[in-house]
Amino acid sequence: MKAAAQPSDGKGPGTRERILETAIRFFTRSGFDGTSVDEIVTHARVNKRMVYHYFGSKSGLYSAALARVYERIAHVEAEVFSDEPSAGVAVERIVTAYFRFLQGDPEFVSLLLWENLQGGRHLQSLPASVTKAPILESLGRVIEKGIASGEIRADIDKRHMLINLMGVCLIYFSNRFTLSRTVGLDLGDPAVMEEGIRHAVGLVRHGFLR
Amino acid sequence: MKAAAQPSDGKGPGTRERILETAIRFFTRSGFDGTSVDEIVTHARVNKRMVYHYFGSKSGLYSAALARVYERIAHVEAEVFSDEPSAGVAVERIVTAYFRFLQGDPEFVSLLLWENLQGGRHLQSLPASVTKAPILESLGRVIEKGIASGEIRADIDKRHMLINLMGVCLIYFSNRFTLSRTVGLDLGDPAVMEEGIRHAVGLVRHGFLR
Amino acid sequence: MKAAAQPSDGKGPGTRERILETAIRFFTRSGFDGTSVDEIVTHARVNKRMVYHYFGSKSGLYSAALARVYERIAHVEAEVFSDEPSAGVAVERIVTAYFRFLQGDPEFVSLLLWENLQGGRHLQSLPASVTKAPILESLGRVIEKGIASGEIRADIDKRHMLINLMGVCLIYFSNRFTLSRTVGLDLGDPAVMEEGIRHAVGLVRHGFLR
Amino acid sequence: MKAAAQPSDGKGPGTRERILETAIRFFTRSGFDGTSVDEIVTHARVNKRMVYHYFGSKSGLYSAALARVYERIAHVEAEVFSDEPSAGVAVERIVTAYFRFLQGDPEFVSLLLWENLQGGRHLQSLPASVTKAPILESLGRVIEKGIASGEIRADIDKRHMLINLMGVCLIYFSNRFTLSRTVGLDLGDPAVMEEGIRHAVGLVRHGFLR
DNA sequence: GATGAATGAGAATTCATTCAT
DNA sequence: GATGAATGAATTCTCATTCAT
Repeated sequence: MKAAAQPSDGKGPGTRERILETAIRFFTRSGFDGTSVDEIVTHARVNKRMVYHYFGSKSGLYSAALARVYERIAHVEAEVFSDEPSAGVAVERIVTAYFRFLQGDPEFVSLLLWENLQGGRHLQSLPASVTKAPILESLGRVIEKGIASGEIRADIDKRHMLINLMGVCLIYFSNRFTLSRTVGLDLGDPAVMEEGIRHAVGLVRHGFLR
Repeated sequence: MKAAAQPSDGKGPGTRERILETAIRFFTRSGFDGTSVDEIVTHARVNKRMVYHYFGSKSGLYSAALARVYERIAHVEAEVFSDEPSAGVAVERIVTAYFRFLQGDPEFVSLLLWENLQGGRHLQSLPASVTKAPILESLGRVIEKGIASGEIRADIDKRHMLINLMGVCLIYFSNRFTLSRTVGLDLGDPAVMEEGIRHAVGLVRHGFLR
Repeated sequence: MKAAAQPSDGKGPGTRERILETAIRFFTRSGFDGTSVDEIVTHARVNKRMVYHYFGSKSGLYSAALARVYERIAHVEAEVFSDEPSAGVAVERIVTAYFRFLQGDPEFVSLLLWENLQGGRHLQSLPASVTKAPILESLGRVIEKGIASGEIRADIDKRHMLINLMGVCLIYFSNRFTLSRTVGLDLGDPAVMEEGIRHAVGLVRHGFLR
Repeated sequence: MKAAAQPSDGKGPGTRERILETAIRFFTRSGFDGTSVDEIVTHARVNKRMVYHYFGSKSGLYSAALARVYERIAHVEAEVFSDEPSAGVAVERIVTAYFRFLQGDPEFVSLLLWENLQGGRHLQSLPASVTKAPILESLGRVIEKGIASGEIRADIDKRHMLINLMGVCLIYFSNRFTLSRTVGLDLGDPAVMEEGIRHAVGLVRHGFLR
């Protein structure tokens, strides 16, 4: 049970949890190099030594943070296909769900981007089960059925399709500041974002379905 | 003319240029916080004081680096619409050009992503002329004509369309490491990338055109 | 009896003994300041608290280590004069025995040297019985008889003689690395060491005997 | 000339020199691991960064300290054979000179011992010219002549002889605290030390000469 | 335009030791 | 006898920036 390590005696989250939550907050804001361990432990109100006790190193802590945010999208993806939707419904639903998720979880967006910019060095310590998309398999089944029924284009690969779906959503967040200037729209404005969803849904609906 | 600052006296790039090129290399690799001024001046073989002489601060240097890589995509975009292509040709051509450009210029990809993650703080010192996409206007004309001729869907907004186009391309680079694990494909593999282009082109052709 | 502290229940050395042996190993290698308690407990596979339970402090542990290695030379010295040798035999035998002992017990050499370099601060907690050389008394008798019989020089003091004997041996170990460079011989080479024994024996035989 | 690096403008020793002198003092007292860079810079009244500027690392500083004390014994050895003494004079003179030198320069004694205990790791960065004993060659000539004249024993090797000479002296300093207890003499007492010299001189005179 | 020396604050990590259980 | 969590101070080393020349 290991209950001793995180004593749930009503005093709020344990030391380990407090470190992890604070780390996610700061890594999101400033990235790995821009965040100091001191900053984390000060705001988490724990002793610095505990970071090394529980996570081994600052890198270990970042890996743990990554793993934690990966859990969140896994939850979202698990719910998208709770029923067995038709291809048309599924495609639209995925885009909408991704948009809403990314919008509501800047930590996921940033932590993964920082990680990619650093060459994916912390990913290695994560098991495949954490980074795998649970949705990939069910999307595969939707595509197969859709192709069989003629509802979906025949030359669709589930992996690239998933990348496409994520791509049309993610860019609104990953490149929010540069794109706002490039196209002359404030991508931080909710109204603009709603229009973005509409536009993206239009693209994928026409783009993948017949 | 700035001739004095970059004396082309046959001795290779001048001090200012050497600093800038080296900075781009290191900022790309390690970001703003992960790169030290020492590192840059050592590899550029210049005196540290020169960074402050030419760029004022480390931040100023990052802004200059950003401006420099922005020039590169401007060149690409300028060429995409050298003639007056039909909507179908244009859409396909943009995606292909973006893909090729991002593939060949990791510095552009990374510098912009780091910048977005940091909240776009260095963008402010760049003039709009640098960050504006020259392609936006010509794309607007293509869309107008396409809608008029029925070749293109009527509810298309040029700005969101440009974001969509960029989105389906960029994600292959911005999230290369995480997505490789998520979908089980090595996005660094050129063959995979070619398939990605094909897939993206398929999406936008069907998605935007009738 | 201390039987409780070292339960010989067939499960190998007890906690106290494991700590002590590991500590000797690490103190030998890296000295007092260069060795961390963490290092010791990790390699001894015991809980850190046990160090304080059994030895009070890191210093107490060092004192215990020192006492333990002192036991070893006491054993050797006890055997050198098991019979009643003549002065000539005795002198030669001591040098040889010291050489062999120092060669075979680097822990003795190092722990004592570290201690001297630190000003002998841990010696204070050791009883005189531990640090006294049992050989001194018997060497005194050999000298007395030798002087009486004219076999040994008359102006010999047993204490300085013992220091001289130890000195010609110890330096091969205490200054092995620096001397190897200084005289251009690898003092770690067994053949060089044998020549060293021969040379030292020659010196003391001619130096102390008539 | 590099005068700029150590401006001798009458303000006392330069930064580099002050660091080095202070480092020797503290390394002598507490060894490499027992001395902190902070301690050194505080007492040298210099900025910590300067240690890394001038010496690269704490290890580099230790190497520099070693090199510096090696210079001192080189000076002593150079003077021992200023004339061309007979074997008898030479042997006695070396022992006396070593004793006096070691007595007057605890920094040499300790720095070399610490270094040997650490496995000679800093020696590697020192050129042979620093660690070589200038006396070895002249001692060799003395031995050759002495053997030829029958003044000295025939089976003497200059390298082991030098080690023997150093050995009978050094131990009074290297093992001062432990030996004081072992033989029951205070080796820190000048009178005891004088008796030690007398005794050692007696040993080597009879031991090497006929 | 260019240089090497210098700075104080802050970086990640480890220290010996003690706590409650 | 034994444990894992916790601590505050100290560890080596690096940071961006400025100084005098």
